[in-house]
Amino acid sequence: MYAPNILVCEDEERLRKIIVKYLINEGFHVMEAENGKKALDFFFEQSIDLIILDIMMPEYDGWSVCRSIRQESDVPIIMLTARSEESDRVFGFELGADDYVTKPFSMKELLMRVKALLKRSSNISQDERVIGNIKIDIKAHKVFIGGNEIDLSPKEYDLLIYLSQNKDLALMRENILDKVWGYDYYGDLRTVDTHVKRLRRKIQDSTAKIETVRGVGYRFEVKA
Amino acid sequence: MYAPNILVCEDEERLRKIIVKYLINEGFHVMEAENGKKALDFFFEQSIDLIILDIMMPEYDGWSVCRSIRQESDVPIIMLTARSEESDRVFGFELGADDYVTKPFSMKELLMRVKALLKRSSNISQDERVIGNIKIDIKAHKVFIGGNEIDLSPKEYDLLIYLSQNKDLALMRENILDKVWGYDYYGDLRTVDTHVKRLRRKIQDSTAKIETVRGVGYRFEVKA
DNA sequence: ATTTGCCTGTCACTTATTTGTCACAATAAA
DNA sequence: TTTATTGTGACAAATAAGTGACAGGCAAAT
Repeated sequence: MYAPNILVCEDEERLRKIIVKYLINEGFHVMEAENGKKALDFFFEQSIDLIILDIMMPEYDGWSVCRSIRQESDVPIIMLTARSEESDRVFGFELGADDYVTKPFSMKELLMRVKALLKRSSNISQDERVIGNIKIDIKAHKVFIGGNEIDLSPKEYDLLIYLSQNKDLALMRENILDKVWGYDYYGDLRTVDTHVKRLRRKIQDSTAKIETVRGVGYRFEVKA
Repeated sequence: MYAPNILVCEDEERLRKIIVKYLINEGFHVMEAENGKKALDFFFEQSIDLIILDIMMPEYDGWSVCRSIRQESDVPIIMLTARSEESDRVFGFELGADDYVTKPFSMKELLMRVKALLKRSSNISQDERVIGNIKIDIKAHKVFIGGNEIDLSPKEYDLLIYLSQNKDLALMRENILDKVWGYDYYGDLRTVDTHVKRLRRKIQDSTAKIETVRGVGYRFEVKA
């Protein structure tokens, strides 16, 4: 089994050591950086699978580091913050952070999130994605249900990709529109509904489904 | 301030009484079990915030109890053991214990660990919330009672979220209306009653309840 | 240039669910 | 008992989601 490389970027030494200890204990390879500059150096030299990133730091704060990395890579990023401000949270997600943990937190919680993100990204980065009996061959741009190829329009394909990246999460129409159509798309929210309808029809014989979450949007999941 | 419920499971009566005495002295609610079976009974009937669990016991040892509980819950567990074997320690953590205390230990040390664990678990994650045997998965927008998903309307869900954020507090209808319906909502106060009625019906099989506070409003709490 | 054949986004209409209010019953306090 | 407060069933209005239809867009083929 391949041990993922995790980069811990946190200026406060005591906390950093604790995090590192726990991660090593879980069998991860861990690299430490005590400021944003070193984190960036590390990141661009090494192959990193996940980054734990404090926001408040000397020499490039977490926001800057996050932004720089996001220009190059989709590596999962977990932000650590002292404040629990919702606005920070939102800002973090806009910059492309994948998750957000507020201090103080338990190691158990952090480990849970690390594992969850690694699991997801291991599903994503591969060029084959499996959801129930749906198989997506990213490189070939083909989709199969139980071995039989199905035919999707471009938008349907994009939508499916996005849904599969966010399996089991309730997704708002706004989000879907943002991510699939582009943040600058201005159009009817209900357009999403129509595309969901079309996609549903095409995957109806699969073991996956697009569940509607009333008042919110949709959730992609494997049938119970 | 809410007094956490602590379950002490230890067969040796003298030690158990001492632990209980100290915990009560610190203001905790304490329940006692002299063997693993009773501990499990307690746990699945009551709302327990933390468990102190001896390993060597008649009728289900600590390992078994820990395993059973972990299938249902993330409640903090502190294991007590006579041996200081590293292997036991590791085994304990693998089974999901949160902390580990070797006999003989000082009460001061045990209390410290209890408090540390409670502090952590009280601010665990924004995306999973546990109240008795109700589990709310915020990200997935799903609610479970003892592992079974239940179906809530949007308002019911919002109301439950708000109640769970303010567990054990008496909430006035005005407040609930403000926070759940929005400060600009003008409507009948008694609308809250109707929604409470509906939510009560859907969570009636859980270990949580919405208590009526006559003349004031409602209070969400775990059943005694 | 024109035709053909999808793809797409929007709209209108239908269907299903949710919601707020009311009237009356039940319950607790005085 | 009286009174105030809360519980509850019923129902109509409001909201949300599913869906078919359609017209414009776009690209490949003619």
